Amino acid sequence: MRVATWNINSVRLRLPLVGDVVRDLAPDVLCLQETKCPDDLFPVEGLRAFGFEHIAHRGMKGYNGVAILSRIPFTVRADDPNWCEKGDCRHLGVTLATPSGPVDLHDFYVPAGGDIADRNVNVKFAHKLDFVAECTAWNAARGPARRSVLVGDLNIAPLEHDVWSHKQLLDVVSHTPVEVEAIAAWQRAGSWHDALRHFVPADQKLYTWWSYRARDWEATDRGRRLDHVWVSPDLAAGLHSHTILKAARGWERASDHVPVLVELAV
DNA sequence: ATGGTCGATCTTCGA
Repeated sequence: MRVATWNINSVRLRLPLVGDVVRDLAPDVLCLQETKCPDDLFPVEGLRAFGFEHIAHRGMKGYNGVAILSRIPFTVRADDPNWCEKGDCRHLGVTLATPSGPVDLHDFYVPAGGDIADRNVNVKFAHKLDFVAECTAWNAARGPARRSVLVGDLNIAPLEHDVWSHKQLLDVVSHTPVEVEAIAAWQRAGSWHDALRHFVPADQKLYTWWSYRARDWEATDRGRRLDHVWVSPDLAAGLHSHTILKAARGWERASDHVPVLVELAV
């Protein structure tokens, strides 16, 4: 099964680019974040034309929004939490009906957290930490994940080489010690395996996002790994390959995040 | 230390 995740930063603006992702990655399932599209305006037919017969979306006006596009039939998980009681369209869970049995798939868009890494003066940072803490408690209550995949823009780069400069980003939201510990606790709570670091050793740089604000994103290469693929322990042995579609950052009208794909046996 | 660029929506907010 080929599972991809991409923060598309407006699904309507970048609808044609989904075709390029399909051409380059051939995903069976594509999870999107930051669709920025209310449900009644979601371009279902345009996406179905790329071969995704099964589509679920959870969106709102202007901000956030997640969607799952799939060639594999699925049912939407109905009883997952309304994180932080905000109804802000940051998670969508489905159960995929694979030939070998059901696989749960979770698509997350964790709050970015604003600019100041202090929960007492920045409510966005407090929301980010609360959101991750709720996810951690949710996984802890359910025990180790089984036949499950969790993907998305988690907006945290946990490892030293998930950022271009560990030292210079220690105080920058996305790489602060409190965030790194929070995401590590979440990962432990579900016994999740970091699929990208399964393929790329921890001492090698690994990025999935490059800021729009850089003068020359490719030359300066000041990236961060904000997008993740986690798998449950029982699926870890079946991890087969990964692709970071870095070329997508150079496309016309690119998202600041690039698509990430993992192929695994289920 | 600062400011840099996007997208949605509506002049500013969130990233």
